[in-house]
Amino acid sequence: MTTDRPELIWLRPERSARGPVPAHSRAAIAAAAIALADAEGLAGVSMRKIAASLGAGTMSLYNYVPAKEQLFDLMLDAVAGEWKLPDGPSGDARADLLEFAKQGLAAMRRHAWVPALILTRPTIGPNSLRCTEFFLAVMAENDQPADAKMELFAMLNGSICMYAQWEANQRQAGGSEQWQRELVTYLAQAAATGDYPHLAATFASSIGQAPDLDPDAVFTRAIGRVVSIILA
Amino acid sequence: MTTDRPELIWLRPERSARGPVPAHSRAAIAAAAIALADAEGLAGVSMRKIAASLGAGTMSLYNYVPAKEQLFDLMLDAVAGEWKLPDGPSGDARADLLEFAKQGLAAMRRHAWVPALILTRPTIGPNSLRCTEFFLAVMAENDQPADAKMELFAMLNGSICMYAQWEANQRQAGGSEQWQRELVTYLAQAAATGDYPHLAATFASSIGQAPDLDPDAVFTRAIGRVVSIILA
DNA sequence: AGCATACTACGTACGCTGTACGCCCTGTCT
DNA sequence: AGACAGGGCGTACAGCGTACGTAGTATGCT
Repeated sequence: MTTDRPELIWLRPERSARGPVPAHSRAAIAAAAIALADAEGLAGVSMRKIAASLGAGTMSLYNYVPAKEQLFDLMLDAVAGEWKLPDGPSGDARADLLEFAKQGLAAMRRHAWVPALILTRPTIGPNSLRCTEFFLAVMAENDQPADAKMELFAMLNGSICMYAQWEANQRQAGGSEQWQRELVTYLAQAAATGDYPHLAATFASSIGQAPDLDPDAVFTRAIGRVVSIILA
Repeated sequence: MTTDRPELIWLRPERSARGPVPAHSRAAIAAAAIALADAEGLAGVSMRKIAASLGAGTMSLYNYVPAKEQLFDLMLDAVAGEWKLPDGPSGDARADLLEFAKQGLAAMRRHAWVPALILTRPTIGPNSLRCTEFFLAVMAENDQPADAKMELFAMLNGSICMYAQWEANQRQAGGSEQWQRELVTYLAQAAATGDYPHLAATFASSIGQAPDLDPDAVFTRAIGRVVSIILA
């Protein structure tokens, strides 16, 4: 009978009783991977590069992580550890949730690859659980069934991710001059066909109109609405 | 001086004036790629497999698409073409937006890879624009600045994606028995540490409690709230 | 009519990826 | 002291995206 080591990385002890002490740690590996992802994007993260940046052999990483996917779990949980949360609810649930959202946005601004990745994986590492715990603590007074609260938590997190991703897309689009030019050309051309009258009107009216100056204000407004729903 | 063919695929004509008529079409290529993604997931989509399923040489695809990324644009827009939208607003904005959301959810249930992908790419193909047009038509009476409407559109779309992705994750988690067992083991263990009292309580209270029976009801409730915000 | 041009089709090849396997070494338990 | 579980990692393989070059073909101009 094989031991069948669990796929879920959080179920594996970081260090086993036997054998030599590992030369690296999960935290160090996650940090190296995060640095790579920040610099080159998710696609730039490869086992070889991580190992090289740690001064390790490529295959050594597989002693720590059963496959690359699990590495993503480590990365996401390390980022979840960056949330700076108070020890407990302040009493003002609305303010607590808004602060929670701001912490999330800040973390995702530092790590633009997070929103797309987080949606595809269940985030249940220790740091992620700490975030969930904080949310549930804030919602303790709120009289709702357990699964409804979890749903609302997913909604809040999702909204934060969406906004962060949207912001990242804007930033990227603004970055490439060629892309921006092509986009305008294309939209103008689409508007000219007459197939999209409302779109054309919207497009025309937005030209020459300064975009919202303060992204934080946009975020606070949008997330404020979500928080209102959650606390309703 | 080089012609500098545009990166944006929608700016390239599907067929050029000169040369032999192409043996394939964008639609056929997108369909093949979508079938692959549906069957094997996004990671299973490769240029070689698409070409093989079309009976074409691998490199022939590059006559239609400048790079794999653009292929994703084709795929997403083809899916956007599956939305069944009425020609115009019915007069009941709330009902129209709910119907729009339901169409989106239906499409994403058929194509589970869409939500994760759509967040990372600007969706501006002809079919996507048709969706935007419909939204703006519904919102025509609503007295808001143009960019605010676009923000709300992003919010609605994002919410649909989030829900679809959440559902897909649930489905996947329910699928693997081993994974489910590992998850319960881990959560029980985490709860036992005492570090997450609220989480433990929530976890305990949700055991033995039947999950919401009708996913559509959950969706309608959640998206209904979002629509309320949009029309507020 | 005939040639230049611009395009399609695609075989080959390169550099990169994740990771299975096997070897040797190290620390702990019996 | 010996067995053994695990860490470290070099090699190797299948598969990836795609650059490049060659051959064939439909169009536009002269």
